[in-house]
Amino acid sequence: MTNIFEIAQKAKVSRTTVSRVLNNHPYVKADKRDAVLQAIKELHYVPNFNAVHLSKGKTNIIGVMVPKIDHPFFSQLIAGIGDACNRHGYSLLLHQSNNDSNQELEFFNKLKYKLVDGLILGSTISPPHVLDEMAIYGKIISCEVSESKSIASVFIDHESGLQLALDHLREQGHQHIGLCIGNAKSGVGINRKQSFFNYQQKYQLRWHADWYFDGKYTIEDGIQVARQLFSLPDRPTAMVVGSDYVAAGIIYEARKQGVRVPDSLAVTGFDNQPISKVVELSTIHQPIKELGNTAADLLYNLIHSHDVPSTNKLNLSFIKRNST
Amino acid sequence: MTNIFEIAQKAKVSRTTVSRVLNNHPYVKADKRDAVLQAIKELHYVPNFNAVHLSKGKTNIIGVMVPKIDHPFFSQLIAGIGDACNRHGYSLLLHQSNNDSNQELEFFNKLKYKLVDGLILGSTISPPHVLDEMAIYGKIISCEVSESKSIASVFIDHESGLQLALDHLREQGHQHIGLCIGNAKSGVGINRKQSFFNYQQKYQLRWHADWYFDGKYTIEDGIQVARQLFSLPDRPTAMVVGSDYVAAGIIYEARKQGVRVPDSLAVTGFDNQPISKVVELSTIHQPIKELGNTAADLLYNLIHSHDVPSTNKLNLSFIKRNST
DNA sequence: TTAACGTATGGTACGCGTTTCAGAGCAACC
DNA sequence: GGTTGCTCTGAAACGCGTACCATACGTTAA
Repeated sequence: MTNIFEIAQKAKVSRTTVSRVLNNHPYVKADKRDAVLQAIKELHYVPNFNAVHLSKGKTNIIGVMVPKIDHPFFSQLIAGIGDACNRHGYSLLLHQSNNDSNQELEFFNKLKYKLVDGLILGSTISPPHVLDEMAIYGKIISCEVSESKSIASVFIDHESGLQLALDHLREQGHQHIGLCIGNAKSGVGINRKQSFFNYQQKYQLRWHADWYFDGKYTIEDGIQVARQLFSLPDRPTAMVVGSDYVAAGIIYEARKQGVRVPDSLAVTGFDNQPISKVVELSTIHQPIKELGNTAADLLYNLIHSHDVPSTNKLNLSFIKRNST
Repeated sequence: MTNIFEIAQKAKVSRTTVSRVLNNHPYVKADKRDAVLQAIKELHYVPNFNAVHLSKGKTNIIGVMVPKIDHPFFSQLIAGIGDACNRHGYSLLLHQSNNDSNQELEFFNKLKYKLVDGLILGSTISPPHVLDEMAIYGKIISCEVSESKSIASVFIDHESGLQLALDHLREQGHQHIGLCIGNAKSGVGINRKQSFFNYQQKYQLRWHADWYFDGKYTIEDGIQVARQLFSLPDRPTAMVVGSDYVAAGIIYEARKQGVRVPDSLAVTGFDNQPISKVVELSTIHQPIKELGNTAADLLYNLIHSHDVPSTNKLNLSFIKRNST
């Protein structure tokens, strides 16, 4: 393989000058520049980025970790980050952790070992002290609320999102509202549950333990939830659901059983996935791509030693369709 | 930053021995090994992977390119590749091309510049000669049919998949069948189009140029397609659609306009995405994660100089629901 | 006229770990 | 006793590009 030394010889200049040409340094006279470019062409020179990275001490790569790549939330998040990377000329190293702490450590090592200039955490199960330890090796951005003081975060304000849905349902006259969420133990889950019950107390809505479901993620789950709901003697007039897919399952089953939506049961979803349009589901739009974009921009600024706010909230919006 | 030289000094051995310890080389006596490990611990030594990569001439990173990360097909593909990477101890560098040829070249350079050991192309618009040029710099696997002789491919057998759908429609008595696909210039697009028209000729199905659509990807696109279809004086009795989302859009609009599915228009989708269940769409199930897995395994074998078959087909299955 | 500054170029150290080669020590085998 | 072969260790070269410092020349300002 040819390297800059051979180019330098052929063009009768020093390696330094070759490097200057490659990096568009202004202090190179036109004739030398041309000679170098000519030599590069004739010898089919290809630079070796590993040498560049070693020498410069940075790679222009950022690491992104998510539990599951093919979850719609995370794939949109990654897409947003990917756009920002293309904009900034960064590459994206992606790691699927499956919520496994060993996999997470594996990923953190990429920063430690200087493979990446910074990290974006889509979601993590590692405790704050692990993150604090890693923050000494480079910049880290979390895309969820984080207890660690040493890393900045950007996240979607789920509490206000839930309020949007509940306000809307109350305006429509609903007083009996059920809740259906995904993982009750995740940060998002705890947050949503808490916000829901706070709201309920504040407005003294009626409540029944049968109106609560968790661990629901899929359309199938939604169908199950609907079956349970429809067998209740005393059922809610509206359901707030933490996932468009689950909500779609509920609507699907309602239609099948002849339960009219929204007259007999109003349903709201979460995420504004494409599916929500098809089943005419009122839902809460999360700016997920924007979340990814913002995370990448923040990281970019941090890497270039600009200050950024340590917590950044993004707002949601309620999208009214025919399910409420 | 401490490096192996300092470790060597502290442990009173040579850099070579330190390197041997780090790489678990067997020919190191226990006492020296312990001394090195002790020094590493005391000095908080962290290896620099950029130096390792430069020295070894490889990075254990593979590059993955897709047009759009948050398209369900590609996010599942990436997830499959990600699983395989975790299995093999490889990292994954992800690039979103947006079907832009400059972005594709940008990505190919990662291989040229030795940033990655090999490439997986989710889908590409680059002509075969570009791929051939790149293949001299490293191993490349395509996840769609490729005209390039120099790269191996693994793909889902769209021809037989399309046949499944068409056979089914013919059995139902359909003779007027339209086609709607995504990118007509991608390998998949060319393949599907070709297969469709071959089939059509073979069974002498009627045909009209208005029954063909391409560049359709989203639910919105499907709605547009439906509107155009329904305004035709002479329209097909069935549509074969290359995406569940587009198909869902068609069904959505049909329902809205009171066109009965499948009586007035039968529709088949592609992918068996969750949405197809909700709209009761007959569709073709693709083993997408397996595709990603296989692609990564093939690349792994190629990188380790094992031979692999140059073309690998995966089979599909037809899922009958109520849209046909 | 001289100091000061901008332009242009090269020498060399630096970033850091791996690998090849040479050699020493020691055991086993003929 | 001599040869063969394995275990263990280190010196030095190698992979490759960047950045700092020194230097030389031309120009402008004082």
